[in-house]
Amino acid sequence: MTKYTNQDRFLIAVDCIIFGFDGEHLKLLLIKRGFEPEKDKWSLMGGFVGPQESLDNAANRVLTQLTGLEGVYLEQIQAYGDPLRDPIERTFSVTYFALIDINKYKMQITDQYHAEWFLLKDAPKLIFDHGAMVENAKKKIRYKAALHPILFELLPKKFTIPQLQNLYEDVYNTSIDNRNFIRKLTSTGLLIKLPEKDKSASKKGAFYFKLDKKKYVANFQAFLNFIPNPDKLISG
Amino acid sequence: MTKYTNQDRFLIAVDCIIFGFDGEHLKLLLIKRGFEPEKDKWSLMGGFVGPQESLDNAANRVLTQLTGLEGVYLEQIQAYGDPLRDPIERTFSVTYFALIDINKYKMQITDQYHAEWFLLKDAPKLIFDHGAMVENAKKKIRYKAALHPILFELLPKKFTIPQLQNLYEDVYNTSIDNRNFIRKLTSTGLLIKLPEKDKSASKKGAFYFKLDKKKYVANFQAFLNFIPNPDKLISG
DNA sequence: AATATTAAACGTCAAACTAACGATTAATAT
DNA sequence: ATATTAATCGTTAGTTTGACGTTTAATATT
Repeated sequence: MTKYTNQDRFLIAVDCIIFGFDGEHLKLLLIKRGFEPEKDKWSLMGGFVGPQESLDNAANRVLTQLTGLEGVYLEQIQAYGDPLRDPIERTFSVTYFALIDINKYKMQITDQYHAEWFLLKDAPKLIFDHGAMVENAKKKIRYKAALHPILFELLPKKFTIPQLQNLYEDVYNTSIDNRNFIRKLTSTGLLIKLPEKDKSASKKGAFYFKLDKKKYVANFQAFLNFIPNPDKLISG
Repeated sequence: MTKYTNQDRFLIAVDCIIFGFDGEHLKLLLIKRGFEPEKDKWSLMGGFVGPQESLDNAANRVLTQLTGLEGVYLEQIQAYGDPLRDPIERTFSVTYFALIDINKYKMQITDQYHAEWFLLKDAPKLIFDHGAMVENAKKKIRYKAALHPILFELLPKKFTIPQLQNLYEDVYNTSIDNRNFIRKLTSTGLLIKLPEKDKSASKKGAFYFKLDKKKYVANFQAFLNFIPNPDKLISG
């Protein structure tokens, strides 16, 4: 009794939908695929799962390979298993989304992967079912961020209110009343105001804030409602 | 170029967390595993994914095998891939939850699988990581049902308000004020009152209702809030 | 020195929603 | 006649929502 008999075995990959924010727009990190089929076409960063790796391990490895970053926020989205999704050989893929601060991404432009940041709307056509994976990831991040404070993962440790509001506005492609936004934010108690200001983006400068880690963890699972009328915005 | 070289291939299974409701309690359908390892231990119903099957196909097949039902509500939850989760051979598993009306489950007691309904709290210890899978499925169903009207899938076509309220109370292990519940329900416009009554559960009898299918579909993705203070109840 | 620009700190207000609870009527098995 | 469950009407205080008004602060630009 060492193996299951008469069963087929398949390749298993992970693919990462890597979201980044630069203070203004939400972006997507894509690579030019390095091998056949579809060599040099735009693709999600992915990789086959190795024999000793868990799915989470594989996703983290793939992400670190591309970005040099560790400890990034990573969450499993969904498994894809259409028999024909990869024309060469049947391959299952488990998708993850990653949230990173673009300014942390300083990968050497040795650039084994020819990675590039794209605005969500300007993203090129992707190989296989990667386009559908990205659409799904966008829905997921919107859904989750309407209820949980995950978007902070896209910001540096110190961030300003205008940055945060830009982020929410970009994710939901909407405009938010600044006074209501601040009121809702402060009511969460999640933010700690710092004495310093960011003067790069405006004349007056905007105060930096940081997350109250304890409250962040405590409130993470709570149902919040950061976004007015998310039901009108979300369609998946 | 017919295959990817130098990569390992693995078994892939689907496992179904089958929830059922009998008008009083939410239950879980488990089977006695029919083969080694862990033969005759309680387990989720699952099966290996075949070479021509998508994941959804495989989950539907497995569900039909066990229950004889087709067209059941089935939703992918998550992929599990710990290298040691199956001691015989590395096997990935993609979990699905199914929602069915227990009274529809009339599988012949030929009972190839020795299936049995368990109250959620009375469920036995399960093989491998199936216990964790069930816990996760419980969180998922609570989360989803707080925002989307999925629990109707657990009821017969004709159901009564008391049945529906029992269901919500059982899923969230809470008690709900009947007057507020009805008000919230009717405000969704999802229910159509039928002239008949169910007299099996009470002396007065309770009117049957059916779903307004069109409104059901239209409202399915909306963020609702069926449950007071779900943030106090949900912890995953 | 005046101006333009952005940040942010107050506030107002009507409408909607929430949760908790009161009272009453209806149907029927016992 | 009584007990039980279903269902329909409330009420009410408190909170949340979204829309919008006003004012002050800081500073780079002119």
